[in-house]
Formats: sequence, C-alpha cells, structure tokens
Amino acid sequence: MYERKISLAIDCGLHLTKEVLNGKWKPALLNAISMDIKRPSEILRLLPGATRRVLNVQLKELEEHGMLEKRIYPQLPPKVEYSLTEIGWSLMHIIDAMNQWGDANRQFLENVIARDPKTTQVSKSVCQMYRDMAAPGKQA
Amino acid sequence: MYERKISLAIDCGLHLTKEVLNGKWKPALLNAISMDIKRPSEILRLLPGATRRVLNVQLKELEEHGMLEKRIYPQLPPKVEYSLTEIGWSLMHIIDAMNQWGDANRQFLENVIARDPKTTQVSKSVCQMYRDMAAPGKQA
DNA sequence: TGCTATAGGGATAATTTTATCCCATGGCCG
DNA sequence: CGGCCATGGGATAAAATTATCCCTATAGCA
Repeated sequence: MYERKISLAIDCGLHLTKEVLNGKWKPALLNAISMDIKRPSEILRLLPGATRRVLNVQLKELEEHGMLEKRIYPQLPPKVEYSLTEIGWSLMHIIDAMNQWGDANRQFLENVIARDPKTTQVSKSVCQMYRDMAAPGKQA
Repeated sequence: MYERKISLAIDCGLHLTKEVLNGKWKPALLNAISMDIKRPSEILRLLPGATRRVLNVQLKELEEHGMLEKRIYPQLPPKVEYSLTEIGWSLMHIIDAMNQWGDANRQFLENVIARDPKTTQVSKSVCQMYRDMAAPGKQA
C-alpha cells in the first residue's frame, strides 16, 4: 500500500474535514449512500464517470475513516451494503451545503470554470439522476 | 500552463463546489481572508506548511473562479490585498461548517486518520493560530 | 460449457497536484 | 555595493491520486 512521504497537516478542523472528504468521489459516495443507494453496483451505475476500482478504494477509505459501515451478506453472488455511521450522517450537513451552493451558483460557476484554461471540456448530466430522484416528475 | 487531459465532470452541485475548493490550501485561504488576513505575506506566515508558490497559484485560481478580488496598491515594495467577493463570502458557510465539524470530531478523526497506513506522521498546531485569534486569551 | 452478475484487489501507467529552485522588480538601509 | 522587503511566475522534479488492465470466486442460466 502506498505510504505518504510528506506528513499530513491536520491542525485545524478544516484540514481534518478535508482529509476525510479528500477523493474525487467521496462526497458523491456519501451523498448516494445517504439516499439509500447503497450497493456498490448501484453506486457504480449512478456514477458512470467513476471506475469500479476507484469506488472500491474510496469506499474502503470512508469505511476506515469511520464514515461508513459495510455489511456483507453471506450470499452468492455477493451482496454488500454500505450505510452511514452516526458521524457519517453528521457530515451530510456539509455535503448538502456543498450541493446546494453548487446548484445555486451553477450558471456562474460553469462559466468561470469553463473559462479556466485548465478545463478542456465539461461534462454534464451525470448526477442529474440525483435530482431526478430527489424531485421526481419535475423534468422527467 | 497545464492543460487537463481528462475532462472535468461538473454535473451536480457537489462537483462544482468541489472544483472550486479543490486545492490543498484553498479552504484555508478563504478562511484566512475572511478573517482579514489578506496580504500574501501575512497568509504565508499563517500557513507555514505552504510554499509561497502554491499560495500564489491557488490564490490566483480562487480569483479566476471569482471567489476573491485582488487589489494591487501601486507601491514599492508591492502591496496586495485580497478580499472575498460576494459569492466568495457565501462559500464561508461551507468552510465554517467544515471547520466546525472537524473541530467537533477532532479526537475521533485524529485517531482514524492516524491509524490509516497512508499516514506516516501528523503535524499539529499550524492553524491553531486561527483559533487563538478567534478566541483570544482562551489558552494563550 | 460459456457468459452474466457481484464484489475485491494487485500491478502498473497516466494524470494531476505540489514542492523546489531560480530569476525579476525597485526603493530603502547600512 | 549587497541585501532585504514584497510579489509574481517559469521550469522542472517529486509526490499523490486516478485510470487501466487483469485475475479471483461462485451461483445461475441458456
């Protein structure tokens, strides 16, 4: 397993939180699981941009950090379900805030981010499903 | 300048927000500036773990993303001050929440993070100054 | 038998992010 | 003159994160 060469700086709450949320899909994973999309295969379908491998890794990290609980059903083919722990749930305030802020400022943000020379392309519509599920029949 | 090879996925609010906050020091920078620590040299002193170069880069990105405003005083030696824009201020809800969550769960988090094999060492006390300044005379 | 679904993880390449180092500006001070 | 201050940024090395590819296991179905 990979070993850090530069020590982590986790002095203020900000950095602690950042460390827990640090991963391309971690907020999305927590979000998905909070919405009861809890089996790895379901999550994978929900996040087409993500690789199975990365999801495995990040789910594992979230579990190791105590945000998720993993339940393995002794079946075949295997069945696994993740759920938020208490502290994991408490993180949802932040995730929700991020989601809302991003949505509220979508137009502005898409603009400034697309203007960024580091951005070559911008894909949309992936997590759209989230909202479709949260507000069914709205635009579907 | 570096050009992305893999396009950004900024479909849901979560990813938009994540993109804006994506950078080792960005939350800390916004936090510092919100507390009126607004000159690059001051910020650098506040965050000993950060390189001058990285702060420059991340400040610039935050500015390009519209979160910060940069004011250059025509003096010598140069004087620069950053301030939060309106949308930048609105981000502070999230930053504050992250800070509070991290602090509230500090003990638990330090534990699980230190247990992580990827963590070799954990440094503390850097941003402590934040709190000292926010609640002066408490432990100083 | 061959293929599907479900989940997990090793090895290694590719990509992105940070760290290091170095140079430039231009007054002021000893 | 030589060095300091404050700020900015190029070039390149190092580190960290993700992406790709491949292999495991087993029940069920055509």
